[in-house]
Amino acid sequence: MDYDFKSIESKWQAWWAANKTFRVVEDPSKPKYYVLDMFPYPSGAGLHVGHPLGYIASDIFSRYKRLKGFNVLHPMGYDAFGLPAEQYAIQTGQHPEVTTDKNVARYREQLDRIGFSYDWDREVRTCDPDFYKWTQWAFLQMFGSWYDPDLDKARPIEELVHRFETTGYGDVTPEQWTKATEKEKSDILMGYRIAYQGETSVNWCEGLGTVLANDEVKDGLSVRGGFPVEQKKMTQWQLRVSAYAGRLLDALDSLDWTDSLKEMQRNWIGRSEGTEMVFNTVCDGREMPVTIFTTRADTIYGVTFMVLAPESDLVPQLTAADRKAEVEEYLKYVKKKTERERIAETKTVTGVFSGSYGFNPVTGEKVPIWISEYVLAGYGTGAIMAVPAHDSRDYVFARKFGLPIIPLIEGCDVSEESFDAKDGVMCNSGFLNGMSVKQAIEAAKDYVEAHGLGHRKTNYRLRDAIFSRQRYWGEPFPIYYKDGIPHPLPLSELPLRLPEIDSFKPSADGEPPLARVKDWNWQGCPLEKSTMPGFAGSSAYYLRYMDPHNDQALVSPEADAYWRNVDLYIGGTEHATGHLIYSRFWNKFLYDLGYVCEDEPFRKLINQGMIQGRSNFVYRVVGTNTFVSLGLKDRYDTTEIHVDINLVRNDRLDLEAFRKWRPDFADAEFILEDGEYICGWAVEKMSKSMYNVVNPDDICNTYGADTLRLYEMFLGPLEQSKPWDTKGIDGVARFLKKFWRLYTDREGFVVSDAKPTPGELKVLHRLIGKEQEDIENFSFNTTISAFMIAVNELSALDCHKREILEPLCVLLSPFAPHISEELWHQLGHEESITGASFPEYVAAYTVEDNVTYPVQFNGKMRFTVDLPKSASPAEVEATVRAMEQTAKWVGDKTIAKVVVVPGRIINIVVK
RNA sequence: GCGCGGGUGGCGAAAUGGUAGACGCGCUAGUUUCAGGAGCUAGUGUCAAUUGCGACGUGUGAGUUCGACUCUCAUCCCGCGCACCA
Repeated sequence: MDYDFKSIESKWQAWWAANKTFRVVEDPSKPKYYVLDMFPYPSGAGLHVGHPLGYIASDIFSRYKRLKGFNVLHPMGYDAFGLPAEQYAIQTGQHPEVTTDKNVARYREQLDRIGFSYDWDREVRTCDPDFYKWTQWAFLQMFGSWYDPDLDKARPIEELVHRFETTGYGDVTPEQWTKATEKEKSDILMGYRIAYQGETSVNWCEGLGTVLANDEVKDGLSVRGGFPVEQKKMTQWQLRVSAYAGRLLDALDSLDWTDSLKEMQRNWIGRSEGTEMVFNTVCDGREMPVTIFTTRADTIYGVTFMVLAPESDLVPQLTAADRKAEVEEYLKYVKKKTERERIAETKTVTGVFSGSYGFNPVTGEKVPIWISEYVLAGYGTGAIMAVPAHDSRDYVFARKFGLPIIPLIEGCDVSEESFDAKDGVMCNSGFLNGMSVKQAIEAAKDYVEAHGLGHRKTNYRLRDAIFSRQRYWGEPFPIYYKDGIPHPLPLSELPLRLPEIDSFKPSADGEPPLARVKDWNWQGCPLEKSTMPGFAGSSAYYLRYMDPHNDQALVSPEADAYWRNVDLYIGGTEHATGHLIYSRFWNKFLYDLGYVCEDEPFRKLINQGMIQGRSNFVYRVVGTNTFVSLGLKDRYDTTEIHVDINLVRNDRLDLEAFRKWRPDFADAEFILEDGEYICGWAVEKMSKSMYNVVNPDDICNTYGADTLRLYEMFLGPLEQSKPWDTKGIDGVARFLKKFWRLYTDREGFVVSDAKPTPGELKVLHRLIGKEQEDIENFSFNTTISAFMIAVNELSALDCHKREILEPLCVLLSPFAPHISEELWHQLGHEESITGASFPEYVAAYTVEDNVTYPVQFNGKMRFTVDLPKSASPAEVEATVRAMEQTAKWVGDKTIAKVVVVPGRIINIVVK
């Protein structure tokens, strides 16, 4: 009986759906396990074979955990708000919802074909009002909260108001607070809210007509669309992510994530511990204090000038009258440059003298104040003390403008470049002389604090997240304006639905699309016109899966207490500094307010590698329609042309199909080698334009979903990037056929009730041990190898015994669920194999080939010998005598371990 | 520049400090038979040998060790991330 994967797979997929096999409910009698995939953005292109890689891995693990007796939550949904659907809408006028629904349907179809064990009853879509109600709800919670630095957590804003009223807080006294107008109060509170509105320098993308978050910009271009991005000051909604920087950083240590990913987040958060110091300055006779930030307080004696960021508020105040013209010209020059140009021209040094001076707080020395774009307004205080001898940027600047350079470390050479390293002994540095740099850093900090010149300060690179987008296809803000003051909508008004609209373009005067909606009001008050960014909906979706139909809460306390957080999260690295930071922030915020019981959302995280495409090329002889095979192409002058990989098998071109592929190739001629046309190849990104996209549907049609699943895992370690190469797939297809033949012959099923031999049991039990160990380590490729060995051995033993084959079927089921389910039912089971238990070891058959005997030797030395389990006492004795010979050879060192492979001594371990 | 990964056959890759290359692809030879891009058996790191051996082999150079793909240091190469962050 042949292995007919097509009918088997469609049969069981339908059966699983009809029986809701993978539905899961809270069950206190079982331990929970939450396995999550990063939900996809349903793009128009559909899935290619790279997308399901992580989904297959997580599905294998979910199914394995179920067999191990866990109650597994394994849901799936769609990140459905976003730019591509909206760009498509602008071009075609088709509503993004229509596009999205169509794409979702296609994704679902493709996912179903691969046989995933998702509980589809828990599906979420971020663009569904029942879902985004809770995105809006969370935003209102953030609007109604502030970050209390004393408790180091978010608290209701009313507590802050209470402090203003009673004791005062920050710069605000109770008198000032009571006298303040509504508008003034609102402005004060905006300075504290977790979700707040404020003017900031934003990444403005003219091409998309919206602002973008830092992680949506790369090299000065938008990640989506590749349009130039410039800096612009605008009033925007923001999330005070920076308040959580310290906690986000510190908690990384407790997470089971890869080092590289943690490191990326550390980089992004960017803690630097330094000192804030006050320099007195004078400008046209007026004095004012200026605070700077430095991590190298020890270099205070080497300060020869100061620098302000061009965007700094201090610039106008510190520009001397006679320098005004030059400074303004410089500011104009800086403003004109886009972010992209600034990055591109990192080598050129620009700047202008402000005409004012600062006084070194330690030495009292007078130094000039310059303005230069190499100092950033957004970091620290936007002003620095420059120590050209020990900072490369200051050095380059000093050289260019002829400023003095004072070396502070004995023996360092600063004639060619600065000495940035933090080692050596201090000199020219007053009270720091003779100390090592590391001592001096601490001593200088102490000195500064003791003399009231400043204080220690930790700075973070992490900025607040800009939360408004001038777009249509996103969550509307539940905010209305009354007398220009933003107010939260009452919770009973949620969800605030996205209104219908006639055109998706931004309006002519640059207003967001929602400005076109005539009655975008609430009780006569105008509603906020921008919408939330893509990461809003994806920041807490994992919580919603726990309780997806609850209309009273994001997640009920009971469901949250049961499922807690994600035990295993699988997804790509591309979200390291976006989604994975925002989600952690969002979760910590909800944790602070007591809505969730875990501080961190994702306990273990695995990054699956990218699957790259493998492109094929043909070589056209220049000026002809003749194509030359790879091995002969050097004899001709050729151009390389991408050829559709569907016309190529094992790098051999199907000539007829190629002629039919495109009209201009219809009369193509070929120069063959050994009668075949060999194509060239390269590993590239999988994309339509390179004709190298492999569709999982095609693989399912040709080989079946089980083969696809096995092959994607067999390709190599999960976390590594690797090219898709269909060549090896025949191997796993053969394996499944062989597996099938263990249960069947030509006529039908041949499973017998005969007792298995010890040899057969050993094969099974070795596999049980190996599979268990490998799956826990996410080493799926080696599990499959072990499976191939086991099946080969059982085939050789001609073993068709139920006691072996039934557990074997269970062992394969996480990897190849369809064939396992079929055989499971053929073996006489009524229920799904999903409900089976992972087979237990039988100790008698788990013993390795070799066993270790401790042996007393010469009364002094102790060593162990590995011998076959079956070795007789006489054989052990013989081995010991062999040891004695070896021991003489080794000399008088202590032998710790001798490894004996059956029949042969191979090595001696000595301590 | 800083940080994090990684370099093993023709290819994808395995190897608690202990027989390097498991498993799969590809290739070679033999074989069987059915209708198929099929099955089965053997071989497949290099050199030497072909009668049994043997020597060399995990980017390069050193070190620790009885013993190193594995640990340490240096160096080269590849991938990824961050980058005027004071």
